[in-house]
Amino acid sequence: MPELPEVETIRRDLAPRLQGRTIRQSDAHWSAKFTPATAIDHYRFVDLTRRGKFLIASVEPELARSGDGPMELVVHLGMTGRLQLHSDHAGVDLDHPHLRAWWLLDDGHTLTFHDIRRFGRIHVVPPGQYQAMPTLHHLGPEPFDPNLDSRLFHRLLSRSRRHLKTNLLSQRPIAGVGNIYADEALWMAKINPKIRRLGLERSERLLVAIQEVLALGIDNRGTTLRDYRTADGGTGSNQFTLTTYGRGGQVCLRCNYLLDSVVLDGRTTTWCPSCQAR
DNA sequence: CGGGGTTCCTGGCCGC
DNA sequence: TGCGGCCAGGAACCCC
Repeated sequence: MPELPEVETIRRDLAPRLQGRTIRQSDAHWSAKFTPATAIDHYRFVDLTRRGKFLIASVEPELARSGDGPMELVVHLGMTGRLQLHSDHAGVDLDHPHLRAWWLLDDGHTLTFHDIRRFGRIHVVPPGQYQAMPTLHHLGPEPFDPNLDSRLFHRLLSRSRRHLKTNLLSQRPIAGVGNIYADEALWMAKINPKIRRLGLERSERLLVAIQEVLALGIDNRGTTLRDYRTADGGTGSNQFTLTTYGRGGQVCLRCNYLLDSVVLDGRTTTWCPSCQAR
């Protein structure tokens, strides 16, 4: 599943290659989740940023006409979404069953969005107008925001009494943490995923752990377990560093106790009952 | 407004 | 071998 490190890897690869390019032509799958992709023909890519797991491309009209202003193309990859840039439009299979949208650029390259399970989404909105995307609208701070310290993180976590891991996955206390990196960070911080409140000290440990596992994930160009690919079709290598996610029933790498795995609030959750005891 | 439950999807896997 | 059934999983959506 693409989480912050996967989306950031794609962003870094695509940003310099999209900047300044104008969309000549586009098409999208019939679903309303993807049709907005075709709303920005003849717009130029100005910038490519990221908030949490959302990729945000700033675009402006190629020819400024009255009533046209800058827009944002917002892409969420869902579970199985892939964004790839192809140098040869003729080589792109426009009838591929998983192709959900494509954009032909003025340099002949084609940006494609494939998504097997159709959990991804594409929006085109005026800059900052995120009401149609509640999670983005209420998104917590970026994990590497210099204004985010343990006191602020503690305050944001304290707004909900749901299980700590469920709280993290809501994207409200902090942006970009999904199931994989949540399990990894909680293990690193030695915190039980089922607790409902935590003090300043554990908030600090958790924040540092989240920053560490995300930074490692970015360094490794993401975690490729099945579907995730980089913008050039390559795989990440962070799957080889995972300590917790997907390791239920195997030994804890810290204490040799057997990792337990349960479904917590609908999400598979793996943790060490010994060193992440309540 | 927070929280709980449901839905969207389809490939992969399990069991008979 | 073939096939029905089941499941993962982020976020929107609905309702209380």
